[in-house]
Amino acid sequence: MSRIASVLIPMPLPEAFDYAEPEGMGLAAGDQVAVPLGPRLIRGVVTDLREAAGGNRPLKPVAERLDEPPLPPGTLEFVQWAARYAVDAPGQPLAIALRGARAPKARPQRVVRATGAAPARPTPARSKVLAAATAPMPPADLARAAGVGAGVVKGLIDEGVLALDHVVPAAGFQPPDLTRRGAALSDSQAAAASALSSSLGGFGVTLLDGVTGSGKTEVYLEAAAAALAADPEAQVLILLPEIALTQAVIARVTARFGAAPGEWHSDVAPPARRRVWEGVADGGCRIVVGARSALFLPFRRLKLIVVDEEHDGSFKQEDGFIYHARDLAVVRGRIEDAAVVLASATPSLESLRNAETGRYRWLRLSARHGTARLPDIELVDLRETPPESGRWLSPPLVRAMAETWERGEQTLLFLNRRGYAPLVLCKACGERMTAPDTDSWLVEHRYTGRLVCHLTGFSMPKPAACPHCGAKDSLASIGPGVERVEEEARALFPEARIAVFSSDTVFDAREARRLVEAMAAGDIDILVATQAAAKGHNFPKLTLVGVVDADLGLRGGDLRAAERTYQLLAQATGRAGRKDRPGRALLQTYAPEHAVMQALKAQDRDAFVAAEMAERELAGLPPFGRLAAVIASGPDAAQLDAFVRGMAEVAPNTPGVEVYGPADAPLGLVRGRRRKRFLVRADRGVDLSAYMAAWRARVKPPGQVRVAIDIDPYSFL
DNA sequence: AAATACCCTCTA
DNA sequence: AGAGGGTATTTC
Repeated sequence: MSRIASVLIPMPLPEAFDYAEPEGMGLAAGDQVAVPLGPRLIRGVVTDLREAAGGNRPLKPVAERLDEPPLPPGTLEFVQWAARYAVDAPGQPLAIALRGARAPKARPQRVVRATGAAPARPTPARSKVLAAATAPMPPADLARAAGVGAGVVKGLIDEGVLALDHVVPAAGFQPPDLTRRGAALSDSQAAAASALSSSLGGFGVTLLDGVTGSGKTEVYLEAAAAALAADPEAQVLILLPEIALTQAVIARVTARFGAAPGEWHSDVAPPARRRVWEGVADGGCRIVVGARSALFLPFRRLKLIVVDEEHDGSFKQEDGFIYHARDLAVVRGRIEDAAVVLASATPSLESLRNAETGRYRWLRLSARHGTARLPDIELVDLRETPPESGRWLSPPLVRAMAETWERGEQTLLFLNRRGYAPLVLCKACGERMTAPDTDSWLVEHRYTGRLVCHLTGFSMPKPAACPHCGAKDSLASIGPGVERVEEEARALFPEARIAVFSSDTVFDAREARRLVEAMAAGDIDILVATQAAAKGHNFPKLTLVGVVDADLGLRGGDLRAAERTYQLLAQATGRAGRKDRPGRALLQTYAPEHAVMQALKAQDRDAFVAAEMAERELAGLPPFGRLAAVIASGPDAAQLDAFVRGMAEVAPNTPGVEVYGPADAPLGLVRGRRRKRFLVRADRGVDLSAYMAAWRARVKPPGQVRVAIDIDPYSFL
C-alpha cells in the first residue's frame, strides 16, 4: 500500500498539494522535498502522510527527498497557525521559515599558513609576514596584518614558505559558558530575575514592566541563563524591534555567555543566514538575537522567547505576509511549550490589559538602577512662547540648551521627522510637490539636494523652477525636519559639536555604533535625532532632551495616536539624566492640556493608561475588541469602486461584527494604484480570522485588483 | 511565483 | 495567417 504526502510549497498557493510517495522513500512530516509543480521542480515541505485510498485521480510522485534538515513539528505547526491567523496562503509564512535554508552555503576560503620552512632570501618585509602568520588567514588579511603588499605574501607562497589551503568557515556555534556570572543585580532586579526563572519550564507569558534604566536586559539575560542551564539542549530567542538595537544586545549576550549568539535580520548576508538556520535546526545554536522574522526559525527545543520593547510598532510587518511578531511570539511559545517574556518601559495597552486580567504574569521593576533619577519634565506652551517665524526652537528651550552647554553637558533634540522639510510648495501657484502617481508629499533633503518620497523611495533633484507653473525661485520649504533643526542649532551655538542621527545619516550598524560611542564619550554636544536614537542607548552626560514637536504623532488621529505618542516621548525623555546627574526634558506643544502631555509631565503612566483604557472600552476598540482592515487596490478607479461596492454587499452578517466602508484610503493613490479600505470591528469572542476568510472567499477580484487583509492593523493609511 | 493558455490587435 | 503583447488561469 503506497502513501500520499501533503507537501506545502513556499508560494502563495491556497493549500498543501498531494503527491504520491515513491516506494521506499520513507518520508516523514517536516522533510524537505523536491516536487514537480507544473513543468518545473520546486522545494516543499511534507506536512502530512496518509495511506492512499483507492479511486483517486493519479498524483505526481515526489521527485526527491532533499538532504537538508527537516522542519521541526513545532515550526510546521506554527507556520500553519500563522497563515490561518493572517488569512493568507500557508506558503507565505513557509517562505519566511525557509529563507535561511535556501540561502547559499559559505564558500571555501583561501587561507595561508606558515610551513616552517625558511625563505631562501630573508628580507625585512618577509620577516614581518612570518611574524604575523600565527594562524591561518586569507592572504589579503595576512598582508594587511604585516603591513606589506600582497606581492610579498604571494612570493612566499610560490617559494613554499607559506602553504595555501582551502577551508570552509566553521559552521558550528560556540556553546554558551554557563559558569559565568551576570552583572550584580539590585534587589528589585534580583527578585524579578528569580520570578522569571521560576516561570520557566512550560508555556506562560510574563510582562516585564520596568521604567527606562531599570535594567530589564540584565533581568531577562538571567532568565536566559537559567533556561540554558536547566536543559543542555534548550534554546532562547531574543526578539528586538529593529536592526540597530540588535548590535547592542548581541554585545551584551556575548559578554554574558562568552559566546556570540546567532544573529538574524534582513541585513545578515545569505551564507551567515544559512549557518544560523542550520545551527538552530540542529540545536547547536542555542541563543538567537534577531528581528521579527527570527520567530520563524526552525527551533528544536525553544524554551524561552523574549520580546524586548514589546510595545514597538516595528514588530508589525506591514507588507507581504502581514503579522505582528509580539502576538505571534505568544502563539509560538504556546506551541513549543516555552516561556514568553514581553519587556517594555511603556507596555502596549494590549499587554497591560492581559496583565491586569491575570492572563499574563506582571513583574514591575520600579527603581532606576543605581542612583539615577527620572528627569524633570516641563511643557513649553508654543502659543505663549513661540519661536520666531521660520524657527522651531522656542526661547525656553534655547535657554535650557545654553545652560546645558555652559555646564559642559549634552543635549538631545528629538524630532521624529527625517530630512530638511516635510513639504515643498510653490509660492506662486500653491502646487505641493508629490511623487509621481502617489498622494504623499516629497520631503526635501538638503544633504543630498533631493526631494524624496518616504513611501515609495522615489527621489529627484530639487528643481529650480516650479514644475507646475514654471515660476523661478518660488519653491518654499515648509515645516522642520532634523536637518533643519540642526541648521538652527548651528546658528545658535556655532561653537558646539552637533550631529544628526537619522536613517539617512546612519545607514548601517557600524555607523550607528560609531555615533553612539562618540555621544557616550562626550564628543558631541548636541545630537539631533529621529526615533532611531530614542531607544535603548545610554549617554551619561546627556542631561537635556528637547522634544521639538511633541504634537507630531497626535495628528492624523488614529486609534493608537495617543498611546504611540506617550510611548515614544516617554522613551525619548527617559534618555535624560542617568548616573548621578539630574536630567530635564522640555516638550514643545500647542496642546499642553492634552491628556498625553499632562501624563508625561506628571510622569503618571498609570493615569494615562487608565484614561486611555476607559476610552477604548467605551468604543469597543482594542484591547477590548478586535480590528481587521481590508485594503483593496487597483489601477482603474471605476473597476476598483465597482469591486469594493460588491464586496460590501457580501460581507457576512455576524453578531458582534461591524463592517465600516468602503472608504478612500488616506493615501488614496500609491504607485499609480487607487486604494480603498474597509475597517472591521469585532467583539473579543469572535473568530475574526475565520470571519475575514469567509468574506474573502465570497469575492473574486477582477483583473489588477488586489485584496490585502490586515488582522489587528497598526497603520490606517 | 512562474509557466502557459488565451485573447486581442497589428501587419502584410 | 502569424507574430506580438498583455492578461487570466493553473499548478497536486
